[in-house]
Amino acid sequence: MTSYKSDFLNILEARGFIHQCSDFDALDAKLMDGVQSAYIGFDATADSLHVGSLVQIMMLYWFQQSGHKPITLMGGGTTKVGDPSGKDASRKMLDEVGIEKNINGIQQIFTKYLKYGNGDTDAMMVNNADWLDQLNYVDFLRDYGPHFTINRMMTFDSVKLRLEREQPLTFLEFNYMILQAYDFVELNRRFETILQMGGSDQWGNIINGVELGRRTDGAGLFALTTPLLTTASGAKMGKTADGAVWLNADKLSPYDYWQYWRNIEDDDVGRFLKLFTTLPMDEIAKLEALQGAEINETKKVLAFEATKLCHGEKAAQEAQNTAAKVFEQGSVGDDLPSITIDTARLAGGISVLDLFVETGLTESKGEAKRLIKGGGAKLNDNKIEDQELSASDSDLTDEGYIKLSAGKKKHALVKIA
RNA sequence: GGAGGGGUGGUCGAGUGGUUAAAGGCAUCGGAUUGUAACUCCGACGACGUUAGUCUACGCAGGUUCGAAUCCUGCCCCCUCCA
Repeated sequence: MTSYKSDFLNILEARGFIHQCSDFDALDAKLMDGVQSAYIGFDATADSLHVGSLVQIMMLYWFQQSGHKPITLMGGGTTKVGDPSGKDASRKMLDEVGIEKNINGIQQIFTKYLKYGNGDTDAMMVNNADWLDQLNYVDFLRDYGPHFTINRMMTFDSVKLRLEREQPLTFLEFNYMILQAYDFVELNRRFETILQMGGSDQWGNIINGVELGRRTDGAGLFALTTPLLTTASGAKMGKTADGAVWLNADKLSPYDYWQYWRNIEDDDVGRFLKLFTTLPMDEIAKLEALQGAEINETKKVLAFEATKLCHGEKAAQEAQNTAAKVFEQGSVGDDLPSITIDTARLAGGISVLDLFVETGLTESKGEAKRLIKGGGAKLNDNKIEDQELSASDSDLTDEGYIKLSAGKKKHALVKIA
């Protein structure tokens, strides 16, 4: 295994973060030469980030832990343009208000992983709208246009894919990569940022910035990318029953977040422990050695550690406690989703179908019916055979709730007020 | 501006007047198995509704017809080639 002088690269290498780097040796040397700043850009296309971005966040985390200064760049300006990506369809355009709202949501996440402030190695939050919004089109073209050739841009995958599939690629999107390159140069000028990191799909964009910096300012910039993360069975990471695995607690509860990691495929556990927890490598090695059903213990550690980073130790502990009660003791825990209904209403009897919809366990009554027909619906752990069934106060347990289950993993509580 | 092709359910993609809520694949959900895993197998997969039935759905708006996603008219959007 390659060995570097800098802690940062050694950690990243050992934990499996590295895919490509523009110049390992030079970057390594630079990192040994005092505090450096590196950045990752984030689009403001949603009001939260999901686990797909977690690898990047963890890289910034380690960067800071290694004694450097991470910068989170919000794409307030570039989001107005839209990354061509590999997709056929253009991204939908967001207005300023929407972008602003999204940025606020995303910033909350970073503060969980990074320490912001004014110190040398404190993280900084920057928005590229600060400089992109003021660009003068003609000046910009004159100053930076000559450094980009269409010939070269056509060779980038993001562009090539579109053209090969004969899908439209607008000039607007085409400009995205130029703006992203300019971001790097601007950050270097403002904060002496020398490194941009990102997913492997960003390689081309990042390199553009490196080259632009060299041509315009003679700056020594670096690119570092992470491998594209998929699950062991090849699926894209970050999907759960209800969609994306969000990092904001109000979009995905800590309990569900914990469950996501708990249910990861066996073959992913070791890799994910290295990427998404901060446990020391020797400890991870021990956990990885477990086989068969023992892997469950490893998964619990992964779930706990990952949740702790994102939502705090207390929330992680609660999620773990609830999970232990629900799955190991067949009981219930505080973290289960719950609804509260009126005592009088319950006394009159409530259709279980309505309860399933109201607890969010199913989307519609029809779905609840199908669930019952399929044998997956349970009330207080007893299979519901009849879709006409009504729940009443006689169904309340001694503890004063009714437990509804959709399948073996999803549960909710109905409490009375 | 001209010629041609196309817009179908979460997605891909059949379907060119009725038996089509719309084949099939994928995704998703439930069940069996299991370790809250993977694999495999089975089932479900528009909404509402007392299993009747009603409503909504094949780009949008009209029309023809007993009956249309399928035919006609107008409009919108996309693609290809030409100017």
